[in-house]
Amino acid sequence: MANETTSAPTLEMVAALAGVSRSTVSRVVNASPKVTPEATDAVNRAIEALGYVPNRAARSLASRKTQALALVIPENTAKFFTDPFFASVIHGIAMHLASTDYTLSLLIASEANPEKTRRYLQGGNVDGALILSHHSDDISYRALARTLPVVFGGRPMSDEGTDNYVVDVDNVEAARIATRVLIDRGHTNIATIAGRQDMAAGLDRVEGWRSALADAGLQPGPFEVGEFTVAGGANAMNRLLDGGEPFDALFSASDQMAFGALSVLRERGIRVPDDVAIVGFDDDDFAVNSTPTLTTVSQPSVALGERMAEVLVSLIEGEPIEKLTIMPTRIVTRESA
Amino acid sequence: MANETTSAPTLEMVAALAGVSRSTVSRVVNASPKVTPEATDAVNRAIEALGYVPNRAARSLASRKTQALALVIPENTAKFFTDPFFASVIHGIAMHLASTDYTLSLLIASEANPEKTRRYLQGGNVDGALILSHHSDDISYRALARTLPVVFGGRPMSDEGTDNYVVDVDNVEAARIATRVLIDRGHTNIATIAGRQDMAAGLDRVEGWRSALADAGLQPGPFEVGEFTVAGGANAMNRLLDGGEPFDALFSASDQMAFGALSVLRERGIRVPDDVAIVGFDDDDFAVNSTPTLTTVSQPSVALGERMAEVLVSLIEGEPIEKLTIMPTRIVTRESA
DNA sequence: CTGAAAGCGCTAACAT
DNA sequence: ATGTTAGCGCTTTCAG
Repeated sequence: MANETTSAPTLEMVAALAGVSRSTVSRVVNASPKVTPEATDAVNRAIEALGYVPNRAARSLASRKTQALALVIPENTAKFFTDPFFASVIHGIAMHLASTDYTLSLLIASEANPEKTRRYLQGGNVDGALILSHHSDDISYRALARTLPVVFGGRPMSDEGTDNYVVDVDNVEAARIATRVLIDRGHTNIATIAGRQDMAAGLDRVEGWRSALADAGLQPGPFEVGEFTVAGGANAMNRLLDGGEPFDALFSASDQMAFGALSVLRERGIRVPDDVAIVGFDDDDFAVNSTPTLTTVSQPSVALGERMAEVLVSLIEGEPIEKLTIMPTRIVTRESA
Repeated sequence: MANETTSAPTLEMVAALAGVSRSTVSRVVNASPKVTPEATDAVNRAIEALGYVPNRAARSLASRKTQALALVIPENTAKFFTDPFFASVIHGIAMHLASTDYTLSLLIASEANPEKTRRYLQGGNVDGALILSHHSDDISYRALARTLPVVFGGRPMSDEGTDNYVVDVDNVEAARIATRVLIDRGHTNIATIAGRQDMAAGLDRVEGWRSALADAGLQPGPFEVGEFTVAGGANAMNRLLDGGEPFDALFSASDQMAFGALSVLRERGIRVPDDVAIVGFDDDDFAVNSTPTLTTVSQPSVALGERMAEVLVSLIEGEPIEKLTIMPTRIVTRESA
């Protein structure tokens, strides 16, 4: 009743009100099994009455755990936040974490000062890290993984073997299936707009395209590389068109790039899918609203984020968890192919 | 030379190596003015040699500051992460913070359990909060602002007066200008697709539309409300078309909604801008790639995020800062109007 | 300008 | 099952 809302209530105040020791309060707060129901009750009542909230810093200092995870975002990845795929992954991560006691810190990894990132990560600020959009210029996060629990979204470059925890899709196979759609439609001159070749997704999707073509006894069509953005796709399409090599179909390594390609095609009066059929990758929300709507590879981006978070938490808490999770993809057929 | 990389170096180890007391090390680390250059030097050398990184939890516990900010995201805002506008704002926030010592924590505010959010925010986990996409169903963040430094991105609902720190654009005026573009083109039946009417941006943009019409002596055209999403815009457009009230122009309260409207129009064989001219709002990256390209109100989303972060940091550190920042907007004319 | 001493609020052995 | 005793690593008066 006599509720002194002087300042932040401490564990000690709760102990006093409940008539137990601080240890017991701590045990209740941390859901330790060995506390009598009566004590638990008294403590909970006191916590309620006081509106007690444990102090994170103190807890963290004493327990040497931070209950915080970092989401590392490479600064130089063009328009990271603008890419719907990454946005969805972040969404998934945040959603999963909301059901746990972990907090998510956004960490922009400045290329100019990689030391700052490394220090933050190794300075005991977080219990683990999620790494998205890893490319070969990045500081060696793989080395970091030896010090700190780390999970990668998308396999890191040159991931020989099972060193790391990663959540990914089978990019090679998905690209192969996407390309096969084009082949099955009777196209024989199939070009590709590939993503950055310093990222695994960029590399693997070209490989899938190439391998599907080879399996079908077809020659690879023209090939252009670009940033994983609308502008990158538009530029690549212009180069493809200006290159002179004919093609009647295109596999684009991302929907964003496909949208850019689409707008160039439209400008130049080239019809899709009649003159060139297109298959994209990602199944961005907008794929259903483009002109024409986009046939594409759908990947479960939100679920992928959730899984990343889940794997990292398990890793931190010492629960058994697979090192590699491959999420399923599927082709979504719309108007563009 | 004899570098014992046993474990995380502590301030005490630095002090020992530098031959000073822990207090002095602390002063150097915190850039206190009253330390001799010699001492500062010795300490810095020791820090360098040891690779010392201050422990956040300890620092936070002792100083009662967390150096962390929360970005509060309402869970029920449909597709928050998918909206390019919010993505850009977050980008801006993160960019600005990267140049400071503050960390950004993503906090999903579950509607089911608003207490959890409130406790987190008031439990000393962060030094301040950034609130985006505030709508009237949200728990009262305005009350929270009395306890914790808070800055709003977009004015909160029913923000009577200058209670809060907010960074915003002049939505009413921007919508008025957008509508005037349509009026100047000679359109007389101007419809609008409005955003959720429980958010200030939704409300204010309708008001601007209405007022521009009134100023021109025109009757308001048909009016539909929808979520700030592509699907929301598509649905609203369908209702507009099925409603039977004729219109030859449309002001859409967001580009995402405009894209949805555009795809419905295309499906139904209605030409843009010939049959209906369209002006959107946001200038999403994609506005330059839609069919047709979108005339729209450009708002500086990244800069808005940067400013939010800047205001919050100033507020926390007790530096003088304006309560209200209005960012500039401008019309970008493309093909749709 | 620098050092000594006293915590910040909590957890974690170790007893009991 | 619960209480006691030490700190976790840093900041912060307060002397000197």
